[in-house]
Amino acid sequence: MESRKASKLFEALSSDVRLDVFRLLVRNAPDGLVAGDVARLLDIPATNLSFHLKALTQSGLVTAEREGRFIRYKASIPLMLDVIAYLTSECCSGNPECCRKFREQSSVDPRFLPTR
Amino acid sequence: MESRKASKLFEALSSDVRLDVFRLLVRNAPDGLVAGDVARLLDIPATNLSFHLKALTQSGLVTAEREGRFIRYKASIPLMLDVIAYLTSECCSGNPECCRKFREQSSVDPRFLPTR
DNA sequence: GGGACAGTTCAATAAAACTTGAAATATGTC
DNA sequence: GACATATTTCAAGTTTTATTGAACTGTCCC
Repeated sequence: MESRKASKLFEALSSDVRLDVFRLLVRNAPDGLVAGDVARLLDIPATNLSFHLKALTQSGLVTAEREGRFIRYKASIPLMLDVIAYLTSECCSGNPECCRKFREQSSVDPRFLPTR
Repeated sequence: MESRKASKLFEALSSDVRLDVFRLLVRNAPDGLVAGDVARLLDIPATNLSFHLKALTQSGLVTAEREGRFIRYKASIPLMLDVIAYLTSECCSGNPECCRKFREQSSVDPRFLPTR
């Protein structure tokens, strides 16, 4: 991944609304949700949600497909994983011992962290 | 982590310049670099770099400490890992089999991915 | 076709972020 | 103290983003 692409992905996640939407879609992977469900669950006006869904979709982090009258949105988990790897893959210039120490300082379940 | 905090962290990574700076500091963990080194390595005017270093520092993703005439900046790897976990921890509502399939679709080294 | 529903686009405004040069602050050296 | 170096702060202009209501498009069902 290149830097400009990655920064666009982070930009897509840089608003409260979009991050909440994306996490909701991640939680509801792999099926996703239709726009109206997202609006109801997060209590976002349709117009504003549409603006943010468009931004997420253009970034590639979310996909959209029509389903009758509805449009179903899904999180692109593989792209999410790619951008995570972009952030971490050169940590400590690849020194695994250095990274291990950092992981131990994190407060989260190690299952949700890269192993290196 | 709460949503507003996480979106602020992604905002910190949402500019080309800041993402390049942050990744440079991650690569140079745990020692970090002084501002002038960052400016030279990435060819960024001092004024602009200072603006972005301030944003990164205020987000918490980067720490700063004076070292004589210099100021040394370091990436906060534990916070980076926390925000990664925030993004991934509720994936597929915790269904490990579902997440495993997604990991397999990713094009990156699995060592850089969460195991769940 | 007409009406209801789902969702988007448009226009306007308000708010925030980016970049740059000039000036200022802090530190070290002579 | 005077000067050079490292970095930041300030001010100004430009650009980008967020939010909202009104109008529009697409789909379903009668």
